[in-house]
Amino acid sequence: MANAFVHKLSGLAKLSEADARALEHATGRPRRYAARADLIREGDEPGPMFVVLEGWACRYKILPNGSRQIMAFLMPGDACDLHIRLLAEMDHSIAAVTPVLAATVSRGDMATMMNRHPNIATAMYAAQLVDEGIMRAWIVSMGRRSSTERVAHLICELYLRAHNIGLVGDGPFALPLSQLVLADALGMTAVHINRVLKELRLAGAMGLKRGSVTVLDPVTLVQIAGFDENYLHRRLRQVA
Amino acid sequence: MANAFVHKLSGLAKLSEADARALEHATGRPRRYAARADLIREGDEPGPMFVVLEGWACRYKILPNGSRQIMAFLMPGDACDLHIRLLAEMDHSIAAVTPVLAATVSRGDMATMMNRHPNIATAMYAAQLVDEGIMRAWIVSMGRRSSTERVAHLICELYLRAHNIGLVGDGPFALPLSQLVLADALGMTAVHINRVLKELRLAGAMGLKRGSVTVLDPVTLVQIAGFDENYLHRRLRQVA
DNA sequence: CGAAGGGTTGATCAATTTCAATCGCGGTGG
DNA sequence: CCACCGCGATTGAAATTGATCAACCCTTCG
Repeated sequence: MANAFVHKLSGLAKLSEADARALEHATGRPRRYAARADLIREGDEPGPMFVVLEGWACRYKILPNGSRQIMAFLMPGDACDLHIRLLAEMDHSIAAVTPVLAATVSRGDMATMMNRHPNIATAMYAAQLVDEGIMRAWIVSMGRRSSTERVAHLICELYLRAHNIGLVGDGPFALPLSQLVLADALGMTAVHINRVLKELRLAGAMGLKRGSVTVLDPVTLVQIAGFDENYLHRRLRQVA
Repeated sequence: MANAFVHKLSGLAKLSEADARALEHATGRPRRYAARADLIREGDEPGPMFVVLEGWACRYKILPNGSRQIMAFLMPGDACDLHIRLLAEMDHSIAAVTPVLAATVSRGDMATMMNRHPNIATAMYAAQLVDEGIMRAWIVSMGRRSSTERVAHLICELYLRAHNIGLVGDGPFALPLSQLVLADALGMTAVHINRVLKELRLAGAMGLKRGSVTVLDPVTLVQIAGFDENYLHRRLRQVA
C-alpha cells in the first residue's frame, strides 16, 4: 500500500513521481507507539513535525480538574503543525488512540522539500486549511448542536476523512474509538454518549462493539447531523 | 499611531525598517465597513487576504436552524487565512462587530513580500500558530468548562490579546461586545450570558454597559477562568 | 483468578434553555 | 420636538438536557 502521507497530499495537489519519492524518503524511518502512548506532551519543547502513517492519534489537553478534552483526531497521512518549532513549548499533548506508526520530519528537511517541490508546499497549505475548517466545525458543533447531532456530526466527519484517504471499503466502516474517547472529544460524559449511541443504533445508523463504533448507514447519519461536507474542501481551487 | 499589522507582527518576529515599510505599503488602501457588515460570506469565492487595521470583526456561521456560532474574533493587526485562495469557496463568513477599517492584500503581493522579507514570513507563521492555539482553547472551553469559567476565559483571552497589541491602558478596558455577540461566541443563550455576567459583576470583576463589557479586575477573572496564558505564545522561540 | 477498562442502565440532581414580559436607550421620520 | 421602533438588557418561571451517582456486567489480559 502506498505511503499514507503521499496518498493524502496527492488528494490536495497534483504530485509528480519525484514529489512522491521525496515524501516517502522523508517519512522513511517511522516509529511505533502503543495505544494511549503520548507522542509529545504539553510543556515539551516542540521538535520535528510528526506524520501519522498508520493508526489514529489525537490532540488533547487535561484540565486542572482532571477532565480531558480532545481537540482533534489525526488519521493516517495527517501531519502535525508544520511550523510548530517556532513555539517555545507545546500547549497541548498528542497521544496515540490506537497503535500508531508515525514518522518525524525535521523542520529543515521539510523546508528543503517544500522549496524543491512547490506542489508539496501547496498540498501542505491546503491540508492546513482543511484542518482549520475542521476545528471551526468542532466549535460550531460544541456551541450550537444538540448532543445527538454532535455525535452524528463527528462520526460523519471521521467517516468522510477516512473515505478520502481510502480507508473505507464498500461495506460498513468501524471507527476505532471507545465511547470514552468520543465523550472526551465531544465534551460529554461517557454515560450520555452511551445513551446517544443507543439511539443512533436503534435508528439503524450504526453498530457498536467494545472499543469501536461502526458506520452502517451514512445517509441517515448525515441527515441527523445536518452534515454539510463543504468544510472538508474536497473540491479545491486551481490557483496559478 | 503605527499600523496595527506592523505592530502585531513585530511582536512575533524582529522586523526591520524595510519589513515595516513593506507591510505598511501592502495595507495602504484600507476600506471601511459598518458594524454588522459582512467582509466576506460563506459560499463566496475567496479573494485577497483581509487585514483588520481598526475595529473588531468575527468569523461566524449560521446553522440551518437559524442560530449563529462565532468561531473567532479578529482584532486590529489580525489577518485572515494566508492561503485561503486555495479553497473553492468560503466555509464561513466574516463580519464586522464594530465599525472596521480593513485592508486587502493579494496572495501574489503577500507571496512576494514573504519571499523578500523572511521575517515577515516567520511572523505570519507564528501568528497562524497562535490563532490555532486560540481555536483549540475555544474547543476546550466549550467542551469542558462551566459557563462562568467559559465567559471569564474568553474575556481573559480578549483582554490579553488587546493588551498585546497595545489597546489596553492602565485603567479598565472595555470590550466592544454586546451580550448577544458573547452568547453566539460561547454557544450560550443571551439570557444565560446575562445571568453569568451579573455574577461576574457582583464579584467585582467587570462592569457592564449597553454594548460593551468592561474588565475591571483581570486577576479575579484569571482565577475564575483558570486561565493559563501559555497558549497565546507570547514567548516564542528563536529558531535559526 | 483477579484487576482494569469498557459498556449499560436507572434514579436523581443541576445547569441551561425556553418562554414570556418588561424596560430603556438611541436613532428616525413626521 | 416627539412618537415610534428596534436592539439590547433584564428578570422570573417552567421545561429540558445532560451530568452525577451508583450499581452491575462483560471481556481481555497478566
